[in-house]
Amino acid sequence: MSNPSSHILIVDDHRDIRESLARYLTKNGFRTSTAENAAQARQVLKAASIDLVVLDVMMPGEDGLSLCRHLVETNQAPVILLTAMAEDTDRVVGLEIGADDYVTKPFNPRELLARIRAVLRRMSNVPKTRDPIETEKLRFEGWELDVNRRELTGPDGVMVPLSTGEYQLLIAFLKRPKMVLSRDQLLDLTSGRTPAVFDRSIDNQVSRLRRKIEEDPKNPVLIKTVWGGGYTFTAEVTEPAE
Amino acid sequence: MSNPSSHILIVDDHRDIRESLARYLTKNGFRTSTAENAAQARQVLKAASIDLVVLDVMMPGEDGLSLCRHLVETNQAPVILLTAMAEDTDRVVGLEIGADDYVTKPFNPRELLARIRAVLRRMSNVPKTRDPIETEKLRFEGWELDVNRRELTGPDGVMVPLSTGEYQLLIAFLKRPKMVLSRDQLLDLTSGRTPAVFDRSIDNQVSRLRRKIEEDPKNPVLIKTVWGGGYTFTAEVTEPAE
DNA sequence: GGGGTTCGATACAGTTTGTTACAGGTTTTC
DNA sequence: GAAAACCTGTAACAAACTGTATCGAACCCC
Repeated sequence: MSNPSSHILIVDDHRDIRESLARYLTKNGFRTSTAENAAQARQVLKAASIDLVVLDVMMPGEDGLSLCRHLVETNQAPVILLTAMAEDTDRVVGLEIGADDYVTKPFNPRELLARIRAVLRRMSNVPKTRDPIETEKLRFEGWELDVNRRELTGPDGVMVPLSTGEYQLLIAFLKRPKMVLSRDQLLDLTSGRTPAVFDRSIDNQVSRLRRKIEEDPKNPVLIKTVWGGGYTFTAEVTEPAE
Repeated sequence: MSNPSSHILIVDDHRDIRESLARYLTKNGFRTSTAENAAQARQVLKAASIDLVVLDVMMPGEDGLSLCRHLVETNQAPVILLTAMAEDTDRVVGLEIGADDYVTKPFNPRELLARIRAVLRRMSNVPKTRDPIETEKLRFEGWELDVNRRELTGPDGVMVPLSTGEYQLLIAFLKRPKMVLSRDQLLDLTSGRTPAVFDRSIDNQVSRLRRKIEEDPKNPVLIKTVWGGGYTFTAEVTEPAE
């Protein structure tokens, strides 16, 4: 990322919201500051250069509301409000409108992130940071797996339907080719389940998957058994979009 | 934005709403005027060229509805009514009189903005000013969902009617594409209902939605089932204004 | 080769899901 | 207002999926 990251101020009286939101935004390339109340927020605003404020209106005291109005009228920083769903809407709505945007609680962090970027882009033409592109297809030995559609196509062009378990197992293999994966690892990778004693569900899934992708399931080529160790996917895997 | 902005007249007896709404619309590229009552509104309408009127029906003095009727009959300007909650008599009367749209109080400012743009676009082919925040249409796999009108148009251009439940379910999916959503999550996102034991209403809604948007409902592509997990919307969702 | 362990395939049962039918409620229409 | 149409949750059954059990075969080490 070449452009300098923007500085977001988070004002909320709930400690966990402050912290998790700050962590999330930091992870997405922003610098963050937090404030517990309007007074703290004013101090931060004086001390640092804040590009955008995420503000919870429903804080003890009227200060949150007046802070919002102050920021908007002095044009100090754009404001995104966090509002509760069913509150004294008549009064809140009037004040909400002064903000640049608002998000109702409980909110989706990704949505908030998108709105922050939208406001920043609108305010000062900050270049948008692109989300990483997910690879869409994985190829191996003439097979092609469309990751998004969860569709597997064979060398002959015939589509092979996969169940959720088979799909997850195949993905686990394709992402770690030529690696010996124990049953416990595979169990964790596919279902996240805690390995029970004498759990042979993976054996079954492997067997079912072999029946679908191996030319001769009796003599498997793609998925080899490692005696006492687990299974290995032997073929080369290519990601076209990589 | 190159096109000249439209001029909106806001008629409301609440000072807070007038001012904040005017600020909000100005920030989004409109010129605004305000009036405290119907008499003032008539004066403004004589003096300036007004493209659209946002009118509160509940005002002391001359009834807002008679002003609305007058505006429509003389074809002076399209009208969007602000109506109080829970009174569908207002709504019915307002639409009979010829208001172009209505918004119930307490209203969502973004929704009002979207409706203003929709009415203007519909009335006089005013070039649409892009809303950087609220997307009006969502596209996926050749489909197009008009969020404001709740209209879904297929790849063949045929409009598919959606019930409220189907619409909310689709919105929930479109806002979180490629994310596995459990039945409880979907239930909360669509109806806010508390999940009951053995609640299979989501299954039904999914089935009904599939029947409308999937080419082959037996082999769904857009809405995939995640066994033991819920459902996932697999397609890319694009927001034209983005 | 023998004994113990591990693996593959089948069968089966429990769970989850798709679909249809239907009743209660709501909205629309006349 | 009454009737029709529509919407939505519940019930019920068939189909799909997955874990466990089982048995015979393969494997390792001695």
